Amino acid sequence: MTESRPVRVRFAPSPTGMLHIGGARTALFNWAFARSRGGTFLLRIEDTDTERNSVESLQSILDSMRWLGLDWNEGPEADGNFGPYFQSERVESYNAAMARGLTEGWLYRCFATAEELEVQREEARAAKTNWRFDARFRDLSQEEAEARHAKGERNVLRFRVPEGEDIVIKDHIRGEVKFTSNDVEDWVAVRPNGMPTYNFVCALDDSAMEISHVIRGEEHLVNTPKQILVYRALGLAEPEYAHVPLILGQDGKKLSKRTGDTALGDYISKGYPADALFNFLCLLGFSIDDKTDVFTREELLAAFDLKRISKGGALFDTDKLHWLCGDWIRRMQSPSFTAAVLPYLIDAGLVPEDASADANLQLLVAAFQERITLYSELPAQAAGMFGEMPEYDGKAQKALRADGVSDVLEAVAKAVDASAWPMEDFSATVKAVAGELDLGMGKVMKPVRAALTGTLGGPELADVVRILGKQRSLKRLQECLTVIGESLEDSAQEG
RNA sequence: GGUCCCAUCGUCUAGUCUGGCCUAGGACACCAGGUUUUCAUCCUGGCAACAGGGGUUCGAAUCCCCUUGGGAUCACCA
Repeated sequence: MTESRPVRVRFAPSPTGMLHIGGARTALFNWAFARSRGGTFLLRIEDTDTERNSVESLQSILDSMRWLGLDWNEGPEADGNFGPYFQSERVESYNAAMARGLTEGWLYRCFATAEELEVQREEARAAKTNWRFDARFRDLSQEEAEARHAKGERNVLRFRVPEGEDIVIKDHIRGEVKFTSNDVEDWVAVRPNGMPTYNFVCALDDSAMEISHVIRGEEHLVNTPKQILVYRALGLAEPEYAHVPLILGQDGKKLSKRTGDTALGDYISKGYPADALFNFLCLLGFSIDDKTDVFTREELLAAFDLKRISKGGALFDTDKLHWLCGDWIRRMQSPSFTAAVLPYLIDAGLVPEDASADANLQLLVAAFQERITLYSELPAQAAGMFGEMPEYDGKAQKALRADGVSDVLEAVAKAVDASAWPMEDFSATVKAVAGELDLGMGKVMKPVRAALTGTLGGPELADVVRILGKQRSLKRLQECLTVIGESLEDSAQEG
């Protein structure tokens, strides 16, 4: 485990869907390892399953990687001397290995169909006996096999797994993991259509691309022996391994769509801050020390070490994620927060398409910065600050029905009207009013807030008034008085 | 079921390799106070864990074994 090869790691997604949260974290650990060790991070696209590939998937994966800030040195839309980086474009090299395997005998043709093997598996399962691959064609002579192949008989290439060989994986996270080749079946290395399968090409490509460390999800641990056998058959140097623990859903099982959003894209579109998600992903299975849980990419790189990745799976805890999001948002510089949130305001139709962040909008947005967790929450929370009049919610209506509200609103409106603009000290003004009416601050602030914003929560009223401006503030107070007056008449008539 | 992995507060984790400094630390969540014109923030405090059993040792969360529990995987997907 102490080779001095240059560090080259890869993330190898298959373009069959959006980037999964677990995949994103694997990519992140690879990236962090490369960046912290002055190594190379490359992206390889595993598109050997022609049935399920799609260009949309590929694009969304690349977008998600970039959103998270995981830049790659080699791969699609990048340079690199070890390409092509799409497996579908590397078939010549695979063909060469196949030919060699056939010649050397570690690959052989198998004419059993997937269907009939499946029947055997079912039978074994029903009989509760352990399924063991029946290597029927293992000893067919090469001549006969080639003859049947030449006649066009459908066949796959299987890997001839040697018997009684110890296979020890030296894993940076788990230590030594021991297998015996007797537990490995003669797996399919090449499909009938000539396209090789994952375990075969993975080893071939990792070797060809001079990958020094294979950092991937723990679910791959059990098929690592197959890949090691390929290295041994070809006399290639093995990479070092690090199998990272799984991310678990609330049910304690591998995170899946059943237990929540699993695609990074979902979090992007829901307005999660990228830095927070990055931070959170790190926290799932990695720690810097005993007390640091909020950190930047730079801080991560300074501390990153495969040894600090834990072994057990980690539950995806949305509470903590949301806390992190809020924390990151609170730490943001006001201008970048405004920039991040502007698209959501535009989307909600609260500001015009071509809106730029003028001083007033800056002010407004800043007033809500410490109150939201996701960028996408701003429109709903700040809606009352836009337009001429707010909508009064239930609590606000109740507050406005209290005794003496009219006097309060009237007095405050008068004070606001009389004051210079921008108001030096709104609080002082209200205090004066409260003194005049012989009321506590709360008694005054509450109805004023209700009248001004339509809700009982939100930013400081001094900010609200400043953001609304003199005219709008006055209008809201006065129209609110009218509304109250009408409803009083109503209830008088009723009574 | 076979093979493999894992096991500290409800959750994420520090501590485990290199036994003693651990009457087990931090964070989220939760609860109780406080600051504040509201909400949010912020501050203070509280609740809460070494899965069980055997060893080894002067001494074990830390080392060994067993049990139990959880997970991954068992495709002509990756």
